[in-house]
Amino acid sequence: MPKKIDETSLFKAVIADWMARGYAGCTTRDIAKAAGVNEATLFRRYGSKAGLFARAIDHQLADVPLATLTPSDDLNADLHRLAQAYITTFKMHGDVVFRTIQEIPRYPEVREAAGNFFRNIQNMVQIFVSHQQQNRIRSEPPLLTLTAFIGPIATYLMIQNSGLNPGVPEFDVEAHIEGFLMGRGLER
Amino acid sequence: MPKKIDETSLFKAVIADWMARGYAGCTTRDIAKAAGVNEATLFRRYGSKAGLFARAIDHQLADVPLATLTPSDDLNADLHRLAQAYITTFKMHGDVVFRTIQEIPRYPEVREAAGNFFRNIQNMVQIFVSHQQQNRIRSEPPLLTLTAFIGPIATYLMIQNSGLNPGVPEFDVEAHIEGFLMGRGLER
DNA sequence: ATCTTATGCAAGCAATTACTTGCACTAAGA
DNA sequence: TCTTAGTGCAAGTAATTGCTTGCATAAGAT
Repeated sequence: MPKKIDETSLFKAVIADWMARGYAGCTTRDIAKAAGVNEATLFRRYGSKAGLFARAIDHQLADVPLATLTPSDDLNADLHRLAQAYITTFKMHGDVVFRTIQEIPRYPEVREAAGNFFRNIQNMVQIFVSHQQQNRIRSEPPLLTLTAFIGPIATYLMIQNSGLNPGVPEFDVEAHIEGFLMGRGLER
Repeated sequence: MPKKIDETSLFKAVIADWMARGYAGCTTRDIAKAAGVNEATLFRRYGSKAGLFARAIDHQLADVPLATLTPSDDLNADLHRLAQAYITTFKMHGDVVFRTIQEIPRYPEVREAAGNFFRNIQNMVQIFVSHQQQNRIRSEPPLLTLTAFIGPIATYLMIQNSGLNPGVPEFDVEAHIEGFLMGRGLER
């Protein structure tokens, strides 16, 4: 299959291996094999392992569901969309967000690839800022609101995905949003 | 310094390196150097890298603040203690919880070391179960409640710890607990 | 048809890594 | 005091890993 490799499936293999083993844990050999591309080609095209990862991360995180979110006037609908977008992203790429947070600071060579990642985060923050301004949710540092909403989803999916706890049910978006808006306390 | 190495500082070095680079990313050389112990000694005592990690994880997670929590009749006090215990644990060892969730399933050799880890999780779950039974918080699968409470803390600390976002303020325990109990919505 | 360019293939290189071994030494226990 | 178990040190091994190179080949552009 000469004259142009399938970059999409290559990048997919990169992300998959990255999620499975971490940056240091995965090898260019394995990635090449999984993608059906010769290892030498990887270095000719991307120069280095870091270069390959930079391109792959940047490319794969560009058209993730999280990237297309925009705030509307309907808080409930926005929360649903946001939750679903995160869940879908997680199903596509695993815990990319957390891996990025953990590893990007430690591998500066890959850091430049975080552009789309930051855009996604900023995208999510913007939604909460918008609803704060319209007095639909409590006013507080938006990062706090974001983590309050995304943190539970991310944590739940990671535990579910780890396989350590068998028979974990699907994440209940409805219940989460209600808890997020109305709280979990029963006394007043 | 012969006749017995300082196991405590050795295990501390193991955890620190693990957090910094992941299991595959950190080397026995670096750990030995950081702990002031000869590398050969590590293999004579623990047999392998995995053996060393198993012992280190099991030992270090035993007397973490999370391990001593017990439910009381005061929901608010329990939530404060839980949050503080998680934050303290994070300050001591970084995101051990997440690293464990991510990596333990992939390295079965280390899996046996997760004993104390599970005990800690179970400990946290028990607190919510207790308050659910006394009708102080909404009744739902306790894992959902746990992630709803811990998820935001963990996520916030990880982002703060990543250094990607400069000037992130301290985590506001008070605000988090209020949001957890009363919700963040302003409409009814 | 021809020239160029990207690829596959095979072999290999230098560095790293988990792990080993033999030896000298030092402290603790008898 | 003398034995002994645990350690440091230095050197080394086999395997892995990021990365390179020379060569043949198969498309795309002209």
